[in-house]
Amino acid sequence: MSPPTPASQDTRTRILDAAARLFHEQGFNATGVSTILREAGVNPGSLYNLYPSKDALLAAVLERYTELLHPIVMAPVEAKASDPIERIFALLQQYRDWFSPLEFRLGCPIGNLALEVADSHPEIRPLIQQNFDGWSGYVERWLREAGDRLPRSLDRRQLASTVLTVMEGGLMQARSSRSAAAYDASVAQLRQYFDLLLARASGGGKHT
Amino acid sequence: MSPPTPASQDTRTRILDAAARLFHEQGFNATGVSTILREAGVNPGSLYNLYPSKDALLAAVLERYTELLHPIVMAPVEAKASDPIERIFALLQQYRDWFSPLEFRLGCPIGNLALEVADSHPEIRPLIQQNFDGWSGYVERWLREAGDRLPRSLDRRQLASTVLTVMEGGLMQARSSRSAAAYDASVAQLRQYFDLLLARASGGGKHT
DNA sequence: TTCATGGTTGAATGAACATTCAAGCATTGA
DNA sequence: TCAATGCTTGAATGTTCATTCAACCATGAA
Repeated sequence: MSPPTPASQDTRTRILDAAARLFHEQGFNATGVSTILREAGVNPGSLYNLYPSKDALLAAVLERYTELLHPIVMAPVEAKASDPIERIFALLQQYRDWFSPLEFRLGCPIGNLALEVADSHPEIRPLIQQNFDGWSGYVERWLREAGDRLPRSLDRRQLASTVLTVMEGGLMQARSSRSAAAYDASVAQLRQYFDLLLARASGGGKHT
Repeated sequence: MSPPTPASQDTRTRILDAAARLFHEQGFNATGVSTILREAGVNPGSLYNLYPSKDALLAAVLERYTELLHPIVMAPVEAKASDPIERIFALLQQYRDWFSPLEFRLGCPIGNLALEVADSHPEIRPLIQQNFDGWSGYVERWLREAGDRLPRSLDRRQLASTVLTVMEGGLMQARSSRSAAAYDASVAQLRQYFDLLLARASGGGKHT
């Protein structure tokens, strides 16, 4: 129970928590360092002792998201559903459950940053990429677990990427309309697609 | 050949052009008014004579996007493909052709703004919504034109919204990876879905 | 000619921005 | 007890931000 560098460790997490929350709520450019300092209860010198710049802090936040991907995002899904294909829809449902109480005011923390800083901050883009790869990597693994319930010719990686597309594209529209409709619509169509794929793999190779 | 308010008209379009381009390239928050002024070759007083604030300028840019939706985006697609379903994929192809030469550095001008300012600027959100509605409205109309080539039970509006989802979600990933792969993947999966829908509508009601 | 109108000029404003740094403090090992 | 180390303090820096405004100018009507 004795952390190696107690004060600094605590400061670090307080800063990371505040920064992550504010970047998510307001975006990167719209969040002032002074706000992060206030919310974290920390002075400028402490922050700049740990992170040389606001950009470096953003990088740290994104590394943290990568670390938290499994414990926060994927583990609950794996616990809720055991069937690999149902896990995919449980994942999509989880995002809905997270964001619909706030009327989709926030959106995906990674997706937001992707569009805001992807091409202005070259050192940040790979970290966003890494988060997306991790996310769709889980989906791709589940699709492989589904084995021959899906057509053999189906490109699992393509479909995994499409699941992420549905998540991000649906959330973007939900955010713009402050309603779940577009998100639900895209998920419903994805479900339809899965049903057709599953039927084709089990039922018949009627078409060619 | 004599415009009603020549100087002001010209100033207005120069400002709108510069603002639209810079918001697209750098984002709204990252674009300084001074940069817009420089690029438009205009002085602060002139801008603030036309638009009371930077936010109002953004609103004007988004209204302009709505006006340009048909002439710039939809008309070329309608010219290139006459089949309603092919128009959908021609539209998706057109975005690819626009953004792949720049290695997907820019992304969708509306989508970017959607995630950056949707919930910080209440007066802006409806204008983003309006653009999305217009876009998916065209797709929905094409889907209806396809008539019974698609299953009767299919929700045309849902699918139209999904096409937009594919476009935005795919572009977001393309932007993060600086590669067309994820965009192409999502479009390919959408095409598969359409093929299955078309087959089911023509071929058989084998499944229930 | 004179006045009114609408657009333009560009220096000035104050607030907010990210960042710095000299000074101080607590904890540790010697 | 001392020195060293690493973290914290918070006022200060210089820059950039969006916005203002008094003065100026071109145009057209009276």
